[in-house]
Amino acid sequence: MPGRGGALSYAACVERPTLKDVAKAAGVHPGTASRALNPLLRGRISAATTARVETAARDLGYVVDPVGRSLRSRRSGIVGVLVPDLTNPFYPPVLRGIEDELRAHGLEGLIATTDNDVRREAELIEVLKARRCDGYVLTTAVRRDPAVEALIGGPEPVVLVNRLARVEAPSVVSDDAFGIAQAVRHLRELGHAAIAHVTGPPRFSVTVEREAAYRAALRAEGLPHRRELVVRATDYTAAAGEVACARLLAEQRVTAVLAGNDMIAIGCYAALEAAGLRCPDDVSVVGVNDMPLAGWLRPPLTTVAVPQHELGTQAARLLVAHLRDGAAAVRRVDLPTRLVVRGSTGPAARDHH
Amino acid sequence: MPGRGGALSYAACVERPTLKDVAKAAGVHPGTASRALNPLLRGRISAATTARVETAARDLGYVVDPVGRSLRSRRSGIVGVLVPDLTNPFYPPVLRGIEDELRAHGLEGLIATTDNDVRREAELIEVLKARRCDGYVLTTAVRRDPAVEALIGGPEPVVLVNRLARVEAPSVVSDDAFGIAQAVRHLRELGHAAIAHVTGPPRFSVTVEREAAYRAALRAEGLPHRRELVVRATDYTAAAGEVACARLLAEQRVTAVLAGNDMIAIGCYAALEAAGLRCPDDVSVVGVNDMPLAGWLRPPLTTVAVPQHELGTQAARLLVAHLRDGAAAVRRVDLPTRLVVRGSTGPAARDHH
DNA sequence: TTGAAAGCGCTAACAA
DNA sequence: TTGTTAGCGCTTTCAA
Repeated sequence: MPGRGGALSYAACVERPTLKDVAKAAGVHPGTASRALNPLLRGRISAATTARVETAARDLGYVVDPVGRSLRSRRSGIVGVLVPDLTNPFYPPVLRGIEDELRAHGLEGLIATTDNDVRREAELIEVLKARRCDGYVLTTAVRRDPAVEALIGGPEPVVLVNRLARVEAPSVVSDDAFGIAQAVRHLRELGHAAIAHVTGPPRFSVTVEREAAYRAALRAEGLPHRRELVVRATDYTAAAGEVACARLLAEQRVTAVLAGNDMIAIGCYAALEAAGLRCPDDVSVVGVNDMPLAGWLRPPLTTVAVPQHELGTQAARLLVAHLRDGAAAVRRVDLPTRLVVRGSTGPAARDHH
Repeated sequence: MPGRGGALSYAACVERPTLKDVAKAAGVHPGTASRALNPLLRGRISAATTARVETAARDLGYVVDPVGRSLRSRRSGIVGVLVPDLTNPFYPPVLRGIEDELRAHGLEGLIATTDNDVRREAELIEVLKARRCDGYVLTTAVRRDPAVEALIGGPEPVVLVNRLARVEAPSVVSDDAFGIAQAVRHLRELGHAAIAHVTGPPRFSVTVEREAAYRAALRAEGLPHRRELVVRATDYTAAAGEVACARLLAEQRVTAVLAGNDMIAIGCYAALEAAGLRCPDDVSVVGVNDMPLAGWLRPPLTTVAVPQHELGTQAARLLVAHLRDGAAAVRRVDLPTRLVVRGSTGPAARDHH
C-alpha cells in the first residue's frame, strides 16, 4: 500500500487520521462518517453504520479537526471572554465557571484582559472578532462603551455578567441589593448609625447599583442618608480604596463602612490602620463579593457574597442557549446574594457616636 | 452589478470581505493578494502591486480568516496554556505576561485550568491538542506526569514555566535560591536561629527546589539544619499552610518561618494567631512569590519576589522562538528574584530562644 | 514578479 | 438511509 495507509500504525502517531481514513476503515462514505459522528444527526443514520463508524474512529484515535469543520460550518466553537483584570480575585472563579460550562458544550473560551480600558477593550474586541468567535461573554463593567454596544448589535450573541449596558443584552446579574440590605441591617443591629459607603467610580454600573442599594437599605432601616458619607474611589482597587477611605476618615466620624467591593475593603483596612483606628473595635467594615481570600484577611472580612462561579456558569449556559435557540432564549438570570458575617464587623464604638 | 458586489457598502457590514474580494478590487489574482499581504513574502512582490492590494484591503476592511489560513497552512495561531489555579494570585500576572506577548505575535492563548490534578490535566491536554494548538505553555508544577512528558515528546514545542520535568524542555525559571538565601540572611541578621520551613507537597518541583535552597542557605549562614523544622503542607493553599504550620507550632519552638509560597504564608498568619502568637513580634514569616495582594496583608508580607509577569512574557517569547526556529532556539531562561522586606519580619523574640 | 490550479478537512445540499 | 458533489477561504506549489 502506498502513502499514508501503508505505514498506518506508525503514521497514526505522526499524522492524525482524517475523516476519510475513518470512512475507509468503516467501509462508508466520508459524508456518512461525518453524520454518524455528529450527535445531532445520530437519528438519521442506521445503528449498524453508526456503530461501525464509531468503532473505526475509536480504533484510529480519530478526533475531528476543528479547523476543517469551522471552515465548512461557519462556526468556530470559540467564545470570546472579556475580563477586566484577573488580578482582582473576584474574576478567577467567574472565569472558571465560564470555562467549565463552555467546555461541557464543546466550546472554548478565549480570554482577553481589558484593564477596564475602553480603548484596549475595543482593540481586543477586534482581535476576538478576527478569530471568528461564535459569541461573547463580557464581564467588564463600564456603563457606556461604544465598542461593546456595537458588539451587542452584531450578529453573534453577547452575554453580560454583572453589568448593565445602555443597549439591552442577555445578562447574568447578582442581586446585590438584597445582600447590601442584609449588611446594613446587620450593622444597624450592632448599633451603627453612621454607615459610610466607600464605592468605586460612577462609570461602572455596579457603582450606581450598589450605591442605590445602600441608600435604599438605609431608608429601610430608618437611618438617615448623609451625602457626605459616600466617597468614591477612583478604581476598584485596594490602593484607590485606601485613598478614598483616608479622605473619608479625615472629614467624618463613622463607625462603619460599606465598601464597594472587597478590594476597596482591603484599602479601608489600610486606611483605618494608618489613622490609628482598629477594625472592628473602632470601625466595622463590610465588603462585597466574598472573593477567595476574604476569609483569610485579618480581620476576616464580613462581606456580601456574590456567587462568582455560578455567575460564570450561568453566563456560559445562557450563551449556549442563545447559540442554539437564537433570540428565543432567556434574557436575564438573577442570582441571590447573602451576607457572610466574619470578623470585620462588631458593636458600634461608643466614643465615635 | 450582481451578487455581493452590487450591495458592497451594505454587505461589507454583514458578510466579511474575502481575499477574493480584495484581489478583485486590486485587479490581481487571489494568490498575489495573499502574497502581498504576507509580510514574509513582501520582498517577492512589486511595490506597486503591494500598495494596490493593501489599499484595497484597507478600503474593504479585510481581515484574514484564521480558519481558512489554518486549514491550508497547518498552523492555528493558537497556543495552549495550562495553569493550575487562577485563584492563586500568583498566576494571573504570569498569564497576563503570556497573553500580551503572544498577542504581540498574532497568537492567542487558550487557557485551561488543571487544579493540579494530573487526570484533569491529561484530559485538558487532549482538548487542547484537538484544537490543533501550535505549541504549549505549561505553568503547572507536578514533577512526574506522563501526559506532560508525552506532550513534550510530541511535535509541537512546549515551554515550561517555573517547573522542571523529568523530560527536558525549554523552560523559564526564577532563581528562587538566590532570593531564599537573601531571606535566610535577613532573618539571621534579625537574630533568628530557629528558622522553620513550611513548604508544599514533594510532588511539585518547586517544593524540592525551594527546600534545597533553604537548606543551602542555612548552611551558608552557618545555621544548623534541623529536620524537624521542615513541615510539608498537603497543598500550596492557605488552608493547607495553616494546618501544617499549626502542627509545627505545636511541636517546635521557632522564631521564624520561611513559607513555601505566599498562600502558605497566609496560612501561617492564621496558625500563629490561633496559637496566640503575634507576627512579627513573636514569629517572623517570609513568603515566596510576592503575589499581588502580599503587600496588603496585615502585617504586610516580607517575601521573595518572583517576577511573575516577566515569567509569562519570557515563556511566550521562548515559545515564539521555538515556533520560528525549531530546536535551534534557546533552551532556558533564568530570571532573578529578590527579597522584599515588609512588615512580617522583625527581631527574634527573646523568650522563644 | 504574477497567474493558474490544487487542495487542506470537513459538512451541507442534493440525489439516489 | 447513504453516496455524490461541491466548496468554505486560504496558501502554495508549479508554470509562465
